[in-house]
Order: sequence, then C-alpha cells, then structure tokens
Amino acid sequence: MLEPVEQKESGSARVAESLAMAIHEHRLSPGMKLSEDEVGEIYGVSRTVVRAALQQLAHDHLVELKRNRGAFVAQPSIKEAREVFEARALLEPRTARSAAERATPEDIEILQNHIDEEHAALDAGDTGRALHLSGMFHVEIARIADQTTIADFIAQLVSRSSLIIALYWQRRTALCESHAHDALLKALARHDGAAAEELMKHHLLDLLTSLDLRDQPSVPKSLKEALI
Amino acid sequence: MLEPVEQKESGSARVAESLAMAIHEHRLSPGMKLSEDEVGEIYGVSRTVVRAALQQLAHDHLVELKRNRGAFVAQPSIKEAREVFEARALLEPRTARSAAERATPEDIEILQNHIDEEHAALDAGDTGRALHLSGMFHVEIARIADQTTIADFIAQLVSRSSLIIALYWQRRTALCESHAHDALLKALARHDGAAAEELMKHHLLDLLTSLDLRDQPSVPKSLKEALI
DNA sequence: GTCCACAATATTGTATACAATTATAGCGCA
DNA sequence: TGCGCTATAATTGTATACAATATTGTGGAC
Repeated sequence: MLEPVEQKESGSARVAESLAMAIHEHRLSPGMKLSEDEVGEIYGVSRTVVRAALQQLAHDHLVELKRNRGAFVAQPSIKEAREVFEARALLEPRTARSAAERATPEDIEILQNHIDEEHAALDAGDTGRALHLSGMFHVEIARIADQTTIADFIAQLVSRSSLIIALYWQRRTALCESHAHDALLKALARHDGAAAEELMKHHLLDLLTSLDLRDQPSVPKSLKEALI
Repeated sequence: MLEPVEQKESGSARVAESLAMAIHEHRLSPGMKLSEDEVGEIYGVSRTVVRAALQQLAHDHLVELKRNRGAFVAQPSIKEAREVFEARALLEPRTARSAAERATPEDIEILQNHIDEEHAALDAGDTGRALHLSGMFHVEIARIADQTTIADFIAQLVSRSSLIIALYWQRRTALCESHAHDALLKALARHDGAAAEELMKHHLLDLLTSLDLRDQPSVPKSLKEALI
C-alpha cells in the first residue's frame, strides 16, 4: 500500500477547478454574479460544497465575496493590476533562471507541448483556451524550478492576470506572446539562466505595456451557458 | 451613506484569525489535530463555520486537511522551509526598498511601536507574542510599500515561517532579530532604499541560517488549554 | 411624476441531520 | 502472546432546514 495515495478530490475542489477554468478561458466575465443556488444546480451539488468552492476562489482573488450579497467574479482594479505584475516581476525572472539551470529534456518537451497546444488553440480560434495555456506555461516554469511555494504564488498571479487581461487588454496588439515563449523555451533548453531571466523580465514588461490601465471597465453577462 | 462600509467580520473569519494567532504565538504546535467539534465548541459556533475557517487556514498552509481524517496544524517539511525563505528573499528586499522610498513619519512611528511592543513582550517572557510581533513588522513594511498583493504573500510567508521556527529553530541563537529590525527602521526613516534592501536581504539570510534544516521533527499536544 | 416608506421576495449565513469513511476496540484463532 | 478480522464508535463529507440580511416591488404622499 505504498501508492501515492491519490486524494480523490472533493466535490468542492471539482467545482472550484471548473469555475476557475471558466474564468481563465474568459467564459465567465468579471463582475458576473455566481449565485450559490444556480451554481449548485449546474454541478448537481448542494450549496455547502458550492460555498466551499467559492471561498477557495475568493482566497485566490478570482471571485469577490460580498457579505450577505453573494459571490461575483472579481474585477481587479487598475492598482491591483499593476500590483499583480509588480509581484510577477519580482518572482518570475529569477525563477526562470533557476528553471533554466535545472530543466531536463523531459521538461523542455512538456513546455514545447504547451506551446504547440497554445498555437493549435489559437488556430482553432479558441483564444480563451490559448490564453489559459499561455498562463500554464509560466506556472510550468516555476514547477521546473522545483519551487512549489513560488509556483503556487505564480499560479495565483497568472489566474488574476487572466482577469486583468479580460478587463484591460487592448485588442490592437495581437498574439505577440507566442514568440516570447518560443525564445524563453530556447534559453531554457540551452540552460542559459541569464538569458531566461532577461527574457522573462521583458516578456512581463511587454505584457504589462500591452494593457490599457487608464480607464474603468465592466460588463457581466449570462451564466449558465458559459458553464455549459 | 458614503461610509467605508466596515464589513462586520463573519464568524469563520473570527475563528480563523484566532486559530492563526494561536499558531503564530506557538500555542498550537505543528501536527496538533484540530477537531471540528472541539473547535466549534470552544468558539461556540457550528461545524459549518469551523470548516470554513479551517479551509481558509489550509489555503495559507497553516493547517493541513487530510480527507476524511480531519485538520492538523501544518508541519512544513525542510524543503518547504527552504522554499518559504527563498520566496521571502525574492519579495522582501525589493519591497523594503520601496517602503524606504515611501515611508512617512507616521509609518516610522507605527514600526517603532511594533519594535517597542516586541521588546516589551520579550521582557515579559512572552516569546510567542514577541515572535508574532516580529513577523508583523515584516508585513507592515510591505503595507508601507503600498503593495497589497505582495503584502498578502509576505503575510502568508511570515505565518508559515512561524511554523518553521517552531519546528527548526535552534535555541542557542538568542534574540538577534531585534537589532536587525532596529537597523532596518533607521534605514527606512532616512529613506535609504539601498540600505533597507541590503539589510532586509541579510536579515532573512541570518534568519535562515539560524534554523537547523537537517533532521526531522514532530510532537503534538493537547488542544483546549492552548486556546483558553 | 418623483420620492420615500413599507411589505414581499430572494439570497446568503448558520445550525442541524444524515450518509460515508475512518479509527478503535474486542474477539477469535494460530 | 501476537496477529488479523469484525463490529462498534467516532469523525468528517454532504444535504437540508431555518434565521438573518439584502434586494425588489408596491402604494401613497407631496
């Protein structure tokens, strides 16, 4: 009985994961209300487990809980958007350097797959999924660096970045990301830590400057179809 | 009706805060079981709110939830201990620099009060409270830097550091911290960002090297008296 | 026609009840 | 005596019921 114990994930974890995915892929828009009854009915669980899921998402700043008013998909402010990218700027470049020093051929292959899937999703017109995969690329790098704690932080920041992009992305800059990821992958593959750190730093700056952090946003929409 | 709305904190928030404080002050030891019934009876609330509190603490890595087995005060591994301090090393020095550039006289006064309280707690022999205040000093610096997101991360890392100290602190090094905090405060007061960054960096290194991260620990104990 | 007060409705916050899983103790057997 | 099995007890996972709060709709006064 020495198997890895595989914690069969609880109902709330499943609901939280599904809602998070929907937010990452922009099927749930910032500001949308997540009624406990409604969500519970969709997933066929009671409000108890929905509440647990919503609390978990609230802790990740993906939803905002307003007392006696309910849960809403978070709408990061401009200040919060800047803060998220400041935090990423502190964490990710150095982590990319560590990843470059440790990356195995298997790691490189996994990252290459991520990029390929991302391109495929883009070609299929599924920009939501492409965005999600693009974020996963960053998280995977932290995992390669063997820094679980930092990886958790980056995962949260990437999630929040997804909401920030939903709110502040200016459409004119197209899909410049992919190439940045390609260059990063190459630096990782040749264990060039300095280059990886520098590339990541500029990649994050590019991302930040591609946002329009001047005016204020909004726009909810309907719920059930977004979750199917 | 433009008052700041003061969200009267929910029951679970109160329980979580109290439990977190008990952990910070080392009144709850790593590995101790937190039975839902028992905790609920202590605070006079139902298991529903206890569960919410425990989930929140689990998300901060202060307690570990084992499926169908209950909640336990977390026992960070040696690897996790190193990771926590690596993350702090990435976040805190730069944040201290920002804080030095922004600190107002009021901020300095608040920090000075923290230090004074910390010394008072030490003189009163309340090392648990002293340790908690020592951690709050770090969080306060992030708040001064006006980086809420990073401050949240640092708060979590400081919490986890408290558990790490409970497990791996080697008693022979006494209370070297206080002076480091004094020096930091002086750098902040004269807006010397470079010095603040350097001092924080070395302070964290000192902290890390004062730990014994070689062998493995344990030891639970009773619960109710720890919470009064 | 607009605004305010109050009632009706809906939603969340909490407690309790039941089901599922795990831990424990007792018993039989080698 | 020691090991393993079973039955019991204890604890957590989930669902439901009730209480508290916020939102919405209605009616009336100005």
